[in-house]
Amino acid sequence: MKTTDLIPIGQLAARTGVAVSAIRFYEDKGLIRAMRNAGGQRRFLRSDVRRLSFVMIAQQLGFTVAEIGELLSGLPQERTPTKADWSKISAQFRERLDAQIERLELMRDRLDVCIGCGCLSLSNCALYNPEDRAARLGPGPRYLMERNGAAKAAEA
Amino acid sequence: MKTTDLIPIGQLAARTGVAVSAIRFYEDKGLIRAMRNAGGQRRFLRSDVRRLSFVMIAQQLGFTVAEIGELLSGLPQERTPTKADWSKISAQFRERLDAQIERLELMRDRLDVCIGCGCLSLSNCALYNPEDRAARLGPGPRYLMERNGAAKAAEA
DNA sequence: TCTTGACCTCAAGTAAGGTTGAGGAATTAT
DNA sequence: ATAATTCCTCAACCTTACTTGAGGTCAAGA
Repeated sequence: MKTTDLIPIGQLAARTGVAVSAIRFYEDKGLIRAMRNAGGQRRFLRSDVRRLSFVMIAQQLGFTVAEIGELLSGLPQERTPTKADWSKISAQFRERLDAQIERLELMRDRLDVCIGCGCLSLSNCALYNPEDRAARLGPGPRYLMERNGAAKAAEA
Repeated sequence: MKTTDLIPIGQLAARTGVAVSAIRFYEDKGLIRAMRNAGGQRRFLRSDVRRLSFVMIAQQLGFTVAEIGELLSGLPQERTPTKADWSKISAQFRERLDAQIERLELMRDRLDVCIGCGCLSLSNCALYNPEDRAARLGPGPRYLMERNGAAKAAEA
């Protein structure tokens, strides 16, 4: 292996555990950029390993691909990011994490109140709060829930 | 409004804030069952309001529709569930919640170690742990990540 | 009775996040 | 030099969780 600073996509995939198809997908979405060699093949910087790692970590924290793109836009475009640069934008991980933990703890408190009685009533049980619906944890079309302002909840 | 025990789908939708189309979808997935009247229209039990509420709460906690189906199978099929029945199966909410909080707190600890140095290296940073990849918070094809045993991570 | 409005089925569309495959070109190893 | 990899593009497909629309029926009020 030469000490060229440019690595092909397969190398990047091997070094990050991210599938080649996923890397191309991320490139398409603007999360990562590639040079091309004479033959038209992608060549990445070694520092893109860190960049991709950032993407994977951010995903685990629940950021969408679009959001990750915004996070990454906080990096300097010209020079290769330093550790300090990464440290800086990673701080937003901490915020997301804290917010999520807070939300879950709130739900836990509500659960403790509601679960004992088995009510699960929309009016009695604060768990089913329409305002929380946009903040769902699982997969699914959350964007739709934000738009349709349904939830004219009555009593059970 | 009569005190008939059977309500049409629109009523159920109004009482839960769940869209009519979603209720039909849930029926198709086996989360809820409906009788039919002479004209072939769905008629639900009043207790299905609670059932649907359960579904919505479970979704907020990150359960998938399939998982919710399993949770609901813990209810008695014959008689209408009592509050005690609901209380019982809702206990699994608490477990999910505790597990999620624990996972996030673990990540927070790791972040505190890793973020300061800006390393974000796959080998150095415990944040990017392949074993955690199945437990992602955001949307996306998690099922695929469980199957492909990639992640032969090297160093940055 | 007649006219809304609510309901029915079934097929197709939508969003996110990728994967898979076809058909072909570029690299690398022997 | 040739075979085996790797890489390329582009289109189509997949899952979850629903929504939307077409074309038609049912029910309830005036």
